[in-house]
Amino acid sequence: MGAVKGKRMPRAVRERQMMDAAVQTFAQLGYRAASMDEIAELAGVSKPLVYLYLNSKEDLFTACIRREAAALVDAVRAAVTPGESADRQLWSGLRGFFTHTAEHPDGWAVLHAQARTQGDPFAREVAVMREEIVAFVTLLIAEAAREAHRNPSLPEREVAGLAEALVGAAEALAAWANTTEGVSAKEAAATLMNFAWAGLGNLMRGEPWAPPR
Amino acid sequence: MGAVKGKRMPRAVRERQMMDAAVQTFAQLGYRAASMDEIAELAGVSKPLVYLYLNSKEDLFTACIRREAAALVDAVRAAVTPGESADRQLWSGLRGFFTHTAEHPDGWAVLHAQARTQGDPFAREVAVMREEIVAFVTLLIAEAAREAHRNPSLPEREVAGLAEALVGAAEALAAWANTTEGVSAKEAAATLMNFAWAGLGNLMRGEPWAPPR
Amino acid sequence: MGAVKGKRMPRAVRERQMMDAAVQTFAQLGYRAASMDEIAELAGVSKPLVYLYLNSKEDLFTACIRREAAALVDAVRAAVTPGESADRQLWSGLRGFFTHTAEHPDGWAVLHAQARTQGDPFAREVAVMREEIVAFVTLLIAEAAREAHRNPSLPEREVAGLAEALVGAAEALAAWANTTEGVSAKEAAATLMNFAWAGLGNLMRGEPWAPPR
Amino acid sequence: MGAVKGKRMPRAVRERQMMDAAVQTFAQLGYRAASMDEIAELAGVSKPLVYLYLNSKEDLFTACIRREAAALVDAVRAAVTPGESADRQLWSGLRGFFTHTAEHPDGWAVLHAQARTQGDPFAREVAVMREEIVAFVTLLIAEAAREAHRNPSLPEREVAGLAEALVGAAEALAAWANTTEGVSAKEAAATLMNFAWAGLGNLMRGEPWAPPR
DNA sequence: GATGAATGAGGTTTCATTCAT
DNA sequence: AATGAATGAAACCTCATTCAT
Repeated sequence: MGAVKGKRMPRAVRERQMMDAAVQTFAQLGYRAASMDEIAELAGVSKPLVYLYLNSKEDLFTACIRREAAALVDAVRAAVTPGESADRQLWSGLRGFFTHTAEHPDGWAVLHAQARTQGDPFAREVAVMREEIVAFVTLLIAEAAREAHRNPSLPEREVAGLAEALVGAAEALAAWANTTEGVSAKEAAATLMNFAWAGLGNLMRGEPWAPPR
Repeated sequence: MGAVKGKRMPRAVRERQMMDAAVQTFAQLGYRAASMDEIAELAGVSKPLVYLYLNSKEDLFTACIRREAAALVDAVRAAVTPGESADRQLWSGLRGFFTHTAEHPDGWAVLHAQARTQGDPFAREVAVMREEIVAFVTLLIAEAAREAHRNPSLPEREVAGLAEALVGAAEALAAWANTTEGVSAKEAAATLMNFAWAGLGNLMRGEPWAPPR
Repeated sequence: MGAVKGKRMPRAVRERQMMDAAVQTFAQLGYRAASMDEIAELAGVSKPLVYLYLNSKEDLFTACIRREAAALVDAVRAAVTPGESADRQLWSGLRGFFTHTAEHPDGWAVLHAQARTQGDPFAREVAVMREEIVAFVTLLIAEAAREAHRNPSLPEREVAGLAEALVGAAEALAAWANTTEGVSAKEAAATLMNFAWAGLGNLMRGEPWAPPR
Repeated sequence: MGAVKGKRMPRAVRERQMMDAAVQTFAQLGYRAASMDEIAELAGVSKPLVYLYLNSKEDLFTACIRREAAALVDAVRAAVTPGESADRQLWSGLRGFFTHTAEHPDGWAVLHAQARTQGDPFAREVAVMREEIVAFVTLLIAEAAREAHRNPSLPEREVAGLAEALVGAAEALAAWANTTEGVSAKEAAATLMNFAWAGLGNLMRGEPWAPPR
């Protein structure tokens, strides 16, 4: 992965190599099962250097979580054009999400599978990011209701539940797309938009949601 | 927790105490962080006895996974009446699912949060159960399409994706319902049925799915 | 030292073997330089057993300090007959002290040379014992003043300083007696009694303190 | 502490900064617990420079011991006027000793508390200095005996023991004076002279040693 | 004259597992 | 049926020390 085992690299470069190795190892083995020895070897450095730069296993894991969370949020944010209609924004966001998780499966595994199950303080760290995303989706749903002149508007808790369901579905589809041969980010996004916007009922009646262009 | 530290209990009872303790410990700490010492103490027995009955930590965890998976599948199965319409079956199944996960949070945590993230052979073990459920949902969706005389029927991979999305949404709502004050299993099921059957689009237009009776 | 490397000993016996080994190792190498590996090997057990019984290096060292401090204080206390004249009590106490430190040089080294120089919390632990002894000596000096009808009595801080000097002299003589061929506990005690009671001045004038009997 | 982190200082200055930092660190943490990292940082230089100048941790510690020992011996020597009476010489020497240890507590801690407890070769290094001082005191005691025309003179081993006791008492009083609010070097020296020259017996009878002038 | 980059070796601690009774 | 006694292996972390510039 570009981590040539050359010697005497500037600190910033080495640090990135270590975090890359850490993300990969944590993703595959989990926080507890991953050993600092393995990470150091994969990074092509000695263990003390990892400690010198990243301080401790806990700090290293936290740094991985933060880096990957920021990257994911950035990817989704960059995909969305503010001001568009709610369904277009959701569609773009989902495409950004599925594309990023497909391109960074280890980063996604660290966030979704590992950090969330290791208890505090790691779980809290991802929870913050997830709540940010759920809040964004909640806004989109409320906006969609406004656009449709729905009256009376949905109860707040109902909207919260729908947002949770939508995000959960996205998370599951990300894993599915990553492990199923030949499913693209675009397809995953389309499937989820259909599910969310049209619902199974409309799909049955042959009225799917139409992806813009 | 009912595990009175008496002596000379029949093997079946002792075994259940141990597995109860193990499920609780694995759920709270994860597979690696849970120690056999803790489990034995919580079960009120000595460590060698745990090994005598359950053989190894790996076997113990596997036994927990299987027991909890069977219990969950049984709960869902028992809730569903075969032969009813697809949406009624899904509705009953979801209520069974949410009720069971709410009543057995540790068992659900072992399956969903822990086993899936510990790599093989544990992940495989839950994957089997999950695939069973996804397959059931897939059947229901196909059945719904038939009921609606939809033609041409949805492509197989599309249906698979929809089933994945539905199951993922259910998993997320289970966690949400378990951590959000005052959300009942019934409400969670209703929210998900609305989402799945009517879709956000219909919801916006004021056409929700109607829960039977 | 009776620590036969037999297997399966009762816990109390093993624990004493470990602490004997620890005292010896700490005495010879100091707290930091002594390794748990060395202690375990000297005790004839594996390292985990040391941790199982004694908990941590810090706890082990503290346990050693407490055991040796209690033994020393007991030895001095047992040597003194309360109610006797001050100089007789001091004489008996010193004999008890020099005898004990000569018979347990490692224990004495742990208390005097090692624990005191390792900072808190170890230094505090011995400081308590030392203050007890200094307080005892302070009482004896005050009592001697009363016996001699000295008027006005010595200022409090002066007495404290004298007690410190006396205890410090005893500590130095213990080390000297332990490393100088052929100096007995009795001789050391006599030398110190002469020094303390008669002073160099009187000694010069040929008027030593007379050891009772 | 005057160790401004400037660049390009003459070697002698840099070396003194390093040894100052080392003495302080060794005094507070002990030889083993003090790390070269800490010392280098406190000295305001990089670690390799410490190695370039002082060679190794062992050499650095030895250098500290020698410097502080020489300083202490010089201070005592400078305080004494050769040719005066024995008690005057002792009195002056003690004042020099207490004054120096009060003004250089870290240096004294390195010599007394740390070096002596780290085993060879460090203990040997201080032992040399201590023997020098004990020999000086031994001479003074013998001289005092001559001055008093004492006959027969005290046995050699008795004198050695008295010298040890006197030095030990001085060491203890140095620690006591350093940690007790408001005890001056002069007071400590007076207390010790009283103890040594008059003895407790004479003190009780109201016949203290009289400090000259 | 001075330092950022790097590591071999060794320390404390924990844990799954077994033996002997 | 049940347990107190015991350990091999491996984890996290630190430190004295060197190299290349």
